[in-house]
Amino acid sequence: MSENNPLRDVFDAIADPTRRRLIHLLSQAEEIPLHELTEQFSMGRTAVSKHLTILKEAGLVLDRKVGRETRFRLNAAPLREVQDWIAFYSKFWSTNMLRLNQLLEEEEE
Amino acid sequence: MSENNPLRDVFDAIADPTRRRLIHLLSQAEEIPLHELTEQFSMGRTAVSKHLTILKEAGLVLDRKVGRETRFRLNAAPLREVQDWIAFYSKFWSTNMLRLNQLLEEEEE
DNA sequence: ATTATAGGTCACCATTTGGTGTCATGTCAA
DNA sequence: TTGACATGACACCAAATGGTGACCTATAAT
Repeated sequence: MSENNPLRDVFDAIADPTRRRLIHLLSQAEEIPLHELTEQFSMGRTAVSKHLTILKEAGLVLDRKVGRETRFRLNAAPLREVQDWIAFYSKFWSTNMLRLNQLLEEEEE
Repeated sequence: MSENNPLRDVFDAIADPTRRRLIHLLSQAEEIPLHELTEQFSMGRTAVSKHLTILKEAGLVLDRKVGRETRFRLNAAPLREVQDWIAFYSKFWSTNMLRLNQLLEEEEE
């Protein structure tokens, strides 16, 4: 039974573009140290570190210290909650549904 | 060619729990006026109205005036962007992928 | 005609957010 | 052992966020 007590809402964690980009970077390697992640952005190390902390709080990222560096790794599992939430609404944007709505609107008037 | 110039990031719009609840409420009726939506929350009308404005800016909600009331309706289409984003990462949480990661970790050490 | 209802708009406020720079510490390299 | 590198931990700051209450206008109901 892994930790399942997110201090931070996943929806909140992925709301920021920088954090989404971090997630993407981490999806393309096993592990990436902070300084290497920082290179990819125009902001300072402290800011990137803060974003990673938020991702950690949401359970989206794991870290481990190796020598003097801290390496981060993606844990995509919590994104499942978002997918489940979205899935419910997918029926509202299917083309058939759009057509149906049009018909209903016409009737209404 | 419908308006496709969202002033507001969809990820941002759905980050707030109140707004997600609004989306859910709107998914269960064709149209709902502001005062009726407000009933469902413990906050004031002004706050709910602000949330709806944000949803409008993200294109997730449409409104139309009928008599003295303003009725809101869901437009789920922009959620597609979120689904597409998520879909890319779904491969990282499949059970097979988890097993593979375990194996890779064992090898590494 | 008068009153009650619905809602837009605005000023205001506390808290959170997303950055910064600085300092102290641990680790690697020469 | 000395210096460079990687990071954590702070203090700090401006702007955005999420709420409030007051006021005004338009519409509906009596």
